[in-house]
Amino acid sequence: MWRPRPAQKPRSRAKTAAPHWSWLTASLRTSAPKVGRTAHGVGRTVGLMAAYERFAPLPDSAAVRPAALEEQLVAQWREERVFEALQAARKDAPRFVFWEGPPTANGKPGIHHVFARTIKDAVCRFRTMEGKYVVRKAGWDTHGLPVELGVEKELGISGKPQIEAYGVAQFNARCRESVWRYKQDWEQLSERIGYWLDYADPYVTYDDAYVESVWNLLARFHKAGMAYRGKRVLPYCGRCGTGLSSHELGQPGVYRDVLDPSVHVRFQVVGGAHGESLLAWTTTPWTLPSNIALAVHPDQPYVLARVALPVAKGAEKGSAGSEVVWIAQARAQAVLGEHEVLDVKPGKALAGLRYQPLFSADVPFVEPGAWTPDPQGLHAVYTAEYVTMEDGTGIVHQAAAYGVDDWEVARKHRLPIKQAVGAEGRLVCAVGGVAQGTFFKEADEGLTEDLKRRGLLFRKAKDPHSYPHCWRCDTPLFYYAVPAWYLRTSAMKERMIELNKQVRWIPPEIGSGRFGEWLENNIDWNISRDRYWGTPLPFWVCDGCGAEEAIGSRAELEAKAGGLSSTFDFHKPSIDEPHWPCAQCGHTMRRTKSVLDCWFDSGAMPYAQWHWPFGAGRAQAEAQFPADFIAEGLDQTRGWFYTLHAIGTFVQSLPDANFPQGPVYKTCVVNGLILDKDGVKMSKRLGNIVDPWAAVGEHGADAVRWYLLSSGATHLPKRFDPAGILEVRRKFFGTLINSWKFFADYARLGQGFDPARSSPVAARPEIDRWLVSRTQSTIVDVRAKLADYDLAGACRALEQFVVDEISNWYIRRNRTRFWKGEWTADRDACFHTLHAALEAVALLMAPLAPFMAESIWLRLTPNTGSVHAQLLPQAQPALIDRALEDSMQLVVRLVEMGRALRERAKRGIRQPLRAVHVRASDESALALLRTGFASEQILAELNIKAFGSLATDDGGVCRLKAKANFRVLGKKVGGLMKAVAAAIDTLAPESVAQLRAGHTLSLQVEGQRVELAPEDVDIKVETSGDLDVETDGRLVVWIDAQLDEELLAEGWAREVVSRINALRKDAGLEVEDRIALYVQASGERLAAAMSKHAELLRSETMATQLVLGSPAPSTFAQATHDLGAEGSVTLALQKT
RNA sequence: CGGGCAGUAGCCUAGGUGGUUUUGGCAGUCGGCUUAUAUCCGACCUAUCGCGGGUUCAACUCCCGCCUGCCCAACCA
Repeated sequence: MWRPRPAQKPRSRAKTAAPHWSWLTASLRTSAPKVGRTAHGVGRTVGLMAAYERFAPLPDSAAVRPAALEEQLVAQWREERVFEALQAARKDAPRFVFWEGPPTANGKPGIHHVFARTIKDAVCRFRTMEGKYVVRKAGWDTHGLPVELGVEKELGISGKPQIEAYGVAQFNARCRESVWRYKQDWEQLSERIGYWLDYADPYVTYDDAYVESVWNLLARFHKAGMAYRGKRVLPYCGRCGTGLSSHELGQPGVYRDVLDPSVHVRFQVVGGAHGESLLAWTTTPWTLPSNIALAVHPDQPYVLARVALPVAKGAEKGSAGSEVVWIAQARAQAVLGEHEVLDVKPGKALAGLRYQPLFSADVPFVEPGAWTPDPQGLHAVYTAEYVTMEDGTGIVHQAAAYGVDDWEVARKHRLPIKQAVGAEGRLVCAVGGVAQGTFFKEADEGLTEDLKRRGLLFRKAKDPHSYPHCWRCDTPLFYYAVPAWYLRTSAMKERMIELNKQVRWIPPEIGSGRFGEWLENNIDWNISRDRYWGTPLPFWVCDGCGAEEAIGSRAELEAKAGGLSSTFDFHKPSIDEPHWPCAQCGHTMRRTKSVLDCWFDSGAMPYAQWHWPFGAGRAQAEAQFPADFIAEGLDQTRGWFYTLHAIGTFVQSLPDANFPQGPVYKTCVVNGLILDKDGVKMSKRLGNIVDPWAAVGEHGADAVRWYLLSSGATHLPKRFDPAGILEVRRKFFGTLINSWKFFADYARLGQGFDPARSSPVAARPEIDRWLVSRTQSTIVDVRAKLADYDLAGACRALEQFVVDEISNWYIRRNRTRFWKGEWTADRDACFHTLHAALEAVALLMAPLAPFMAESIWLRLTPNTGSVHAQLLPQAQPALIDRALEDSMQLVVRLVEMGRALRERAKRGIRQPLRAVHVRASDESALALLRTGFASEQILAELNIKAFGSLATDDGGVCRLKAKANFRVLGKKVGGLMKAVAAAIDTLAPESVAQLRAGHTLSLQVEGQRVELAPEDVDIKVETSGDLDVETDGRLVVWIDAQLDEELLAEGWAREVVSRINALRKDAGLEVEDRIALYVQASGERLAAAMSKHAELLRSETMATQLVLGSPAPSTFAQATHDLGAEGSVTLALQKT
């Protein structure tokens, strides 16, 4: 078995050319099988992986056009089959289970897919680098309406009748083909962004094996009594004989303004004291024969009103008498006009009131399926939250067969369903004098007339309103309860809620909020779709007695049907052929025509991707269950996340399935939408779609990945701004590339740096031990953040380490150590230190920015193979020195203050100054500053000769000032807070000093005594007087900016050194080149300064000869520099 | 009718058991460092923290209502 390699120790390197797998096996120390060596023809050529030279420079394109470098690595990884080999090597390691959510390949991948894939890749790479085996099986979602619509469009046909005419077999063949349209795009983009996935062996939801697994699941649902036939209310076209999807309803021109009847109807209350009726309003009188109930809002007030009956023209008002009606208070004025209120009650008080049905006709009932109807509930008042007061009467007529909300009310109260209008949109029985067979729209008038005749019509009008029409044939649509198959998920609601609590949602609010709420309101899952291209439902129903059989495998079907044709496949129309006699009644068992909701397909992937429970698939699925980690976009909450959860919850209850109890996925990372840079949703119409290829081509995949991961919170909508990617490139990658360049250039110099030479950490200078410590701390930090799925945090920690600590502090502070003088132990030490830091960076960033990490790794430690096959370093706690890290933080803070002071004193950093003074309020800071290390760093960095003073702050320089600590004091003094704060504001510095020394203080505030403890106040220092000080509240710093001849001379010398080195560079000299140097100063004082600091000029510029005061030969590179009032200096140099 | 999330400077962004002048960045201006043409540092610039109420000594933070945007679910008398 492999085991972690010891971190931070030089790896042994094979001096001889390594066999081409050694790069993988060496680092893993595993008995890796010889995967691919023969079968895949790997290694016919020696991989480029082995061809890198140690400390080789990165190509210039790395910064300018990162795509070039990345594309080369993509090719190398592919050619050397790095991913496959890695997977093979990890085969026996403990698993980290990841499930890939299947995309549809009939659309192009967008930038949001890059985001989700980056998250998935980063986590999988990280776990792999922890030594786990992460199966990364690709998958394709291939069924569904969008596929069908695409093909319809392509064929120039539309609607089910036309599909039937075209031929279902051919139609489905086209669908099967069309889902691969963008397969290449997906695979290539995934590879390009470094998303490692096994595309050789993907799961495909239309595959026979996949479908068979899905069947098996459905048959188990059925067997458990969890699948049933019911009704589903959806917009329906009577002429096309089909329901419309919400998508189709969204087509332009579907909703059209039409003039419809608008009728108010009286429902006569049974046993009402005033002979009162309930007043309801509808724009669809044809639904009235199917009325089953009335709905009122539970909390709105309703009035019992007396209103005059309408009179004939010319007759006196009220002469026809009056009537009494119930109506919502909010609607009474608008509907009734003048009226007298007899009673007011909230809606819920009306619940249970019974009324006379409007029509006596025998309207047929239909079986709702989901519940057993209770006839007692018919023709009564119920409450429903959805009732509004915006129009109508606040009393809503309920025809459950023709309205979704109505259906819900009926379901809740187990009401029977009446259905007067059938599937063709025609009356199925004569009612109210209207003939059977009348088209529903044409029944309105007759029905209204009938009601009027019988005195049940209160008012009739025509109202223009928006009504949906079939987008194909223009027929008015109606909502209609169509037969549908359901899964009884509501029966598993409690279990699903319980299991959901064990899922680690990132962010957590998705789990408790959006997903949790959804589960709380769980209703049965409608799984049938009356379409063609989908997994056919494996349910056979007897056309005689209605007996049902669910088929769970191909073999079972074959047995039932007595053989299958040779061209049989698991799709329509072939699947609709097998039939057999019903065991109960002898009639024929025929398959339900519907296909499956394709969300079930994707939710079944944990099982179906392995062909569970058939053959070897059973064990494979069990080994990959449950998922440790999944990640998709927020839009999957009610999609994939739900279907996985629902199916998984059911599957766990199966006695013969060996799936552990618990959540189906343990961690679910949810990413938000990606918007354009102005926060507008990307859409083709607006043309603001970001082409992932363009972004990756311009900035490189690493920069895009890093940008997506590190900017903002993962789950929030993210604005995709190319300027942000550019910034990532410049700041992080640019700095890293430069750090590498710095290291590599000097490491190759002269005899060169050899990591194999030992350099005990304890013997290195403090600044080295500081970086070593920071390296170890960063390992701890980044590993913890990655393990915690805090990818953004990991990015930020690495950014800080690379940019602030490695580049702008360690390298900058130690620049000269890397090139000056001979190779000494000290020089070795700084190389070792930087080497280890870069090594850690390469490893830690590998999951996040796989290309840059690889590029550096292969040059840093050649012959150890891909960075992605390494194990992450283990931090060595012994090398972490907290005190040293704290001390350095203090140094940095002081340096920053010092620089600010220099700035204000107009003293450039090259001008040495005499002294810096520090007052510290706390002793620990003072102690840290007194260490030689800290003061040495500060003085060197600030170019100041000495500490003028370094002492406890006694308030002598700055005024001590106390401010109330509201948080603490507020609890103590409450209402006196304001006065106490004011009193503290005016405290004398001596009193503040008392407090700081730890003494308490007694105050008189508004006649009350208040004891002040040190923790009740924040003590700050206020600058005062003419001394320019800098303070952060704890430290007070000022500098002595006075110059004398000596300091000036050194300042000029340093200025000149800088100019000489700039000239060296301009002249194209290499850093290791030695020079002959001429320096000629224009004035007396300058010349004196130059000769005084001749040694400085020589050593800092690698000059072997220095001539002062004479003109240089004309072959020398020359430059003259003005040093202000003092004159100018002419420089000349030449390589020796 | 619903469920969820969010509204903080010209722009983006952080903040939480309420505590006074809240964070970081971008853009802009000026200056500094660098034998690493990447960065970095300093100064300036800048918010009645969506609106209205309430609770409190104290509200960006908690409560109520509203407005706006987005996502999901819907599309109904």
